[in-house]
Amino acid sequence: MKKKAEQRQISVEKLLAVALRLFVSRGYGSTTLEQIAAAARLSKGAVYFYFGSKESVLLELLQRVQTVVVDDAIRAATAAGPSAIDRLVAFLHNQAKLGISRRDDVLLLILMSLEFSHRRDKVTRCIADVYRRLHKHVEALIRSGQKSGEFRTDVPVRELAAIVMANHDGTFLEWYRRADALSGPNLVRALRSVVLYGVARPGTGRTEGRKL
Amino acid sequence: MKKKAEQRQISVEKLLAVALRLFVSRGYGSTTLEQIAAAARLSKGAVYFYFGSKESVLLELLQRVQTVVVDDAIRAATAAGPSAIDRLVAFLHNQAKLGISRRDDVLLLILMSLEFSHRRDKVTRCIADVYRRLHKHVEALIRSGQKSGEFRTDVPVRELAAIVMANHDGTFLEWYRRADALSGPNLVRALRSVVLYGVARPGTGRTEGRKL
Amino acid sequence: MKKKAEQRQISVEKLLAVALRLFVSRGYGSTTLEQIAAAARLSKGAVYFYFGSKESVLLELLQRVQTVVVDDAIRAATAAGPSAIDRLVAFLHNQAKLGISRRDDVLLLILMSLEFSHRRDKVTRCIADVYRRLHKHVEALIRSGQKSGEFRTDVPVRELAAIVMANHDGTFLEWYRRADALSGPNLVRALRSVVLYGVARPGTGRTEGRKL
Amino acid sequence: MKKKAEQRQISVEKLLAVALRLFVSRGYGSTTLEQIAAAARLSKGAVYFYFGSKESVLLELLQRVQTVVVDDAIRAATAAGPSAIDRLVAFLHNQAKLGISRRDDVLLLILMSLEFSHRRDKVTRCIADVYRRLHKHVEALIRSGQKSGEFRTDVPVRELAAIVMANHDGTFLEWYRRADALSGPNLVRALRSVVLYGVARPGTGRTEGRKL
DNA sequence: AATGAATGAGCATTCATTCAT
DNA sequence: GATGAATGAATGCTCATTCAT
Repeated sequence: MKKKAEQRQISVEKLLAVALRLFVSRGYGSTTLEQIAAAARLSKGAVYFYFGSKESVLLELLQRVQTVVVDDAIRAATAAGPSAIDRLVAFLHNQAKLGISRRDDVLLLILMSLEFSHRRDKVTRCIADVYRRLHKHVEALIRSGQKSGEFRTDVPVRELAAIVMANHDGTFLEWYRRADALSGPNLVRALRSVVLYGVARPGTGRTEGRKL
Repeated sequence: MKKKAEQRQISVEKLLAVALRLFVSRGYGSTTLEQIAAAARLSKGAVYFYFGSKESVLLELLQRVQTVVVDDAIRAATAAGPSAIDRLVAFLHNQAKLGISRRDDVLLLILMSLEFSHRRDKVTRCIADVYRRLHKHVEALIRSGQKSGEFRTDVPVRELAAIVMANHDGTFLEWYRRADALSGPNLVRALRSVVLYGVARPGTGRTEGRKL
Repeated sequence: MKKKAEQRQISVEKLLAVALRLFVSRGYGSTTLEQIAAAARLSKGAVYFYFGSKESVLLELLQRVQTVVVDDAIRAATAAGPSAIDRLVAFLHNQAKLGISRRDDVLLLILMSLEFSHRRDKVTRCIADVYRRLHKHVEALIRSGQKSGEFRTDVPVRELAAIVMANHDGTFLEWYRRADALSGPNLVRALRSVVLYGVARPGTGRTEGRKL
Repeated sequence: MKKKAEQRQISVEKLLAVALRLFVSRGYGSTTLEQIAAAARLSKGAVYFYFGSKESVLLELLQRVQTVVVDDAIRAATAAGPSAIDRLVAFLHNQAKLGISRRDDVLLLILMSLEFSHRRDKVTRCIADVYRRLHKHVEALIRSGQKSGEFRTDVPVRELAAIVMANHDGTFLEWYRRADALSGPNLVRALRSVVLYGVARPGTGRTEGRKL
């Protein structure tokens, strides 16, 4: 016998799953509530019953991205040990893992940050929070690497961090647009090499010999 | 005395200019013809008189991006001389210049490639053509650098090129989302450093001493 | 307590009824969805909820015309007995009855066949089917009357049948345009006389004495 | 050297010719001024220069139909001699001739009478005038035939005339919709037979021996 | 004499949202 | 708990018409 709470749980999860898939593949604005409801084998009314609005569905998804994706990434990087290079490698490694296990969650964040960039509402605030945390963390990581002499110091922290994030988002988008033409493992390897050698202090040899 | 040809020119350019601005700032789907017409101080009918459809406005803009942005980028890189590093630097330099003089054109390309990724029509074909050309060119550039020993060979061409393009697109998007928090010149410098040292053959010293 | 199924039935029937009236009195192209919705005391959205498009409303109406009008006409004529004259009389009689009880249904068919004659789509195919069946039946009827010696043989079946159909459609259109100037019963009597004496074999006296 | 008046004449005739063709093949409402202008290799403005409005183009066409088609028909019938049967035959004969030489003119009249039936304006008044004259003439013809004993008297004049007109319009519409499936000469023969034997006084033998 | 530019009212259609049941 | 019915505002697009040149 199914309890009501169970049914609720099942329906909500199903709705979030299909909404995630649709938002990522078609964009938020081009996805209709009808499509979400139909894909979850429910009625439009059910979506309103559970979420109250289309925007709330997106917000709930973004909340989960926040917890699962960002928290994890920061935790993984922090746990990786004292060397900034190690922590950067761990960060990149974790992102690569997410690219496989939670591809759509990460893409949702990136795509919505672009689709909603011109607005000023709950959604943008939520996204901005996530990015703020990510940037803050990456900046801290880089600053520490610069202090320890591992990372280059000829460019300011903020912009160097921005480029690291650009690599992150840009690579996900390449993967999003051209998955059929690219090898996942090779793409990850290329990303790691470029970022690592790109931010490392030139000529110190500290990156050499590292298995990428 | 205004000639008709002049008037046409003025109206068309005005419409394209405001459409570019609106498509980039709000997205294609979220921009209404009403907004385009109003911003150009014309009526919706005028847009149809000149373009026939909303899509055609976008297509015309993408055509121009193709000519101005891609052709120029490739020409600049090709002209830069035999060294692959020089050509890569020229490519990055040219993109940076475009980021200032034609920011919206480049962003249009990137943003539309994402907004239209799930469709299969004239727009996507046009965008795919542009990206195909860019990728082809960057891949050729990298392959030549690998042959000459300037670039790393531990990652395959295709994925290395993809990362270069990811840096390109990703940096533009960072600039798009966080222009207020970043210094343009520093961002360009960071991008150049990371990409250059990232793709260069490690430990050869060829990148050292280069003014970035 | 109104059930949903009831409500649906009521709204659909109301919409079809007003659409029929409007399509016949103003033509399909000159009838707006707004008018249909307003006449049914519903919103435009409701029409789309039930039918999905303006064309579908027309198609549904034509389907019903097919079933009710054509099937009935053929059945009535077939049931009328072995004599071709009797069957023709029955056919005309049935059409006259329809002209009163289902005036708009029959007119819809005729008017749409004209308004859509230049297109090639679902609507025209539906209409063509109806007319094909009617012509086929009338031709068979006439051929049988020619074989039995009841009908004239100095003109080919196909064109004789076409004239019978022309009388049918033409009389309905006269009735449509000049109802106020004509007496329905007299018009029916005139139609029957002309068609009957017109197709009968001249000089055989078979039509004489028949009560018209 | 082309005079201005000549040029005007040529353009006007060209416009009327293409408008007639388009109005008949697509209907008035579905024909755009753009199509008319394009088909005449002129601009929309030219149509306004010559006619002032879309409706005026139709009105001009209907005026010509009036003169050429109706006047001729009545003249031909009147000229045919004292016998009502002779005059009816002449009328039918003339209509058949028009069906070949002025098919579109006659169809324009019929189709517009249907497309505009729900309005009350210049166009409908013009069409009503034409039909009034035609009906009046046919009624007079039939009344005279009834007086002379040539035509049946068991149905009132008005409705008998209506059926004659129904044959006229209905046959033109059959020809309009199914020209490919019908033989013109046979259709005319069938029409003449049916109408003649249909309106003739039964059993008098007056129609026998007449070459149809 | 004729055209191209521009308008504005109108139309079919879409879609997030509401609500009675 | 969940649905079907219904809404209304918005949107891309059409087209007769006007007007300066």
